Amino acid sequence: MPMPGTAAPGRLQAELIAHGVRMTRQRRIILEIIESATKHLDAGAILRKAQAADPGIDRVTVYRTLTLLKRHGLVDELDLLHLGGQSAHFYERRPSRDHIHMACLRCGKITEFESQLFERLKAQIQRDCQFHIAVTRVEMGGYCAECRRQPL
Amino acid sequence: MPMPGTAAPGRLQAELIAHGVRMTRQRRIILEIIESATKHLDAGAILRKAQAADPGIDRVTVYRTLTLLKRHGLVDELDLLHLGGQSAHFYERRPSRDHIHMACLRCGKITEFESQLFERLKAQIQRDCQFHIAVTRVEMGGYCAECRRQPL
DNA sequence: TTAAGTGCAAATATTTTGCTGTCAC
DNA sequence: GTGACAGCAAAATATTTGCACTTAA
Repeated sequence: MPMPGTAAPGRLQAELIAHGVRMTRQRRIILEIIESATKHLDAGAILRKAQAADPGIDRVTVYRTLTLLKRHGLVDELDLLHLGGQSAHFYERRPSRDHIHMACLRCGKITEFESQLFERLKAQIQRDCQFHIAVTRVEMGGYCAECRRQPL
Repeated sequence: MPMPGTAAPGRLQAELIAHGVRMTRQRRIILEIIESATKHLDAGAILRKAQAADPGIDRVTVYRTLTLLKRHGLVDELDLLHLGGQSAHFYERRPSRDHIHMACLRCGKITEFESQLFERLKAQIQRDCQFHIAVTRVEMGGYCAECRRQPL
C-alpha cells in the first residue's frame, strides 16, 4: 500500500505518455526525481539531482520539463513565501487532495495540512463566486510548535 | 465613509512613522502609490508611477521600500499564479481581514473574496497544528463566471 | 521519416549589493 | 551632527529564447 501522498513509481511518466507526450531519457530522470522527492525542490535542486544521474542534462531541459508538467496539471508550483530571500519556485506532484503549506519563518520547516474546512471553502467559492477552481495555492507563514517552545 | 479595502490617505506613512521609520520624499511617493492603487502592482509598475511623480526615483529605492513595508507587516506579497508568464511579485496593503485571490486563467482578472470559513480554517490550523499564523497567501486559479459564459 | 526534444550560448527579467554622497531628525 | 537613506553601477539570481543537432515514435 502506498504511503499517503506517494504514488506508484512511474506514474508521472505514464500520465504524460497518456497525454501523448514523447518520453525521453532526460524526462524519465527528471520525473523520477520529482516523484521520489521527500521535500519541495526548486529547478536548481532538480537540475543538480538530474546531473548526478546524467551529467549531460541541461538546465533548460529541466525548465522545459517543468513547464510541460505544469501545462498538463501534473505538478503545482509554489513559492513557499520566499523563505531565506529565495525567489525561486518549488515544485510538487499535484496531490489528490489540495493541501495547505505552512512555512515556519524561524526554522524554515514546511508542513502540509489537509482540511475538510478547506474543501468546504473551495466549494463555497465555486458556488458563491461562480468561479471554477482549477488550481489552488495556499501558503501560510508563521511559527511552528517547536520554535514557539524555544527561547528567542 | 471609506470604501471597503480603502484606508485613510497617509495611513501607511503614519504607521511607518509610528514604527520609528524615517520619512523621505521618495517613500511618501511610493506609499501614496500603494495606498491609492486600484489593482495589484508589481515593483516595475510602482517604479513607473513613482517616476511619473519624481523622475529621479530609482528602482532600488522602490525595492528597499517594499522590503521595509514587508518587514513591518504593512504589505503582503503575492504572485497571482504568475499569470501571463510573469515572475514578478505583486503588492497590496495588508488588509484588515485576510482574503482569497482568485485569478482567472482565461481573462486574467483578479477577484478577492473574504470568507468566514477561511477564518475558521486558520483557527483550526493554529489549534490543531500549534502553528502561529503571521501571514497568509491564498491564490486560486480557475475560470471566472464571465469567461465560463463565453464560447471558447 | 519527421516532428519534437536536447544542449549550448546568449538574452531577458527580477532583485540585490557595494559604495558614495545626501538628508531627516 | 550623525545615522539612516538615495542614487548609481554592477552583480547575482532565475528563467527564457534562438538555433543547430539528435532522437522517439
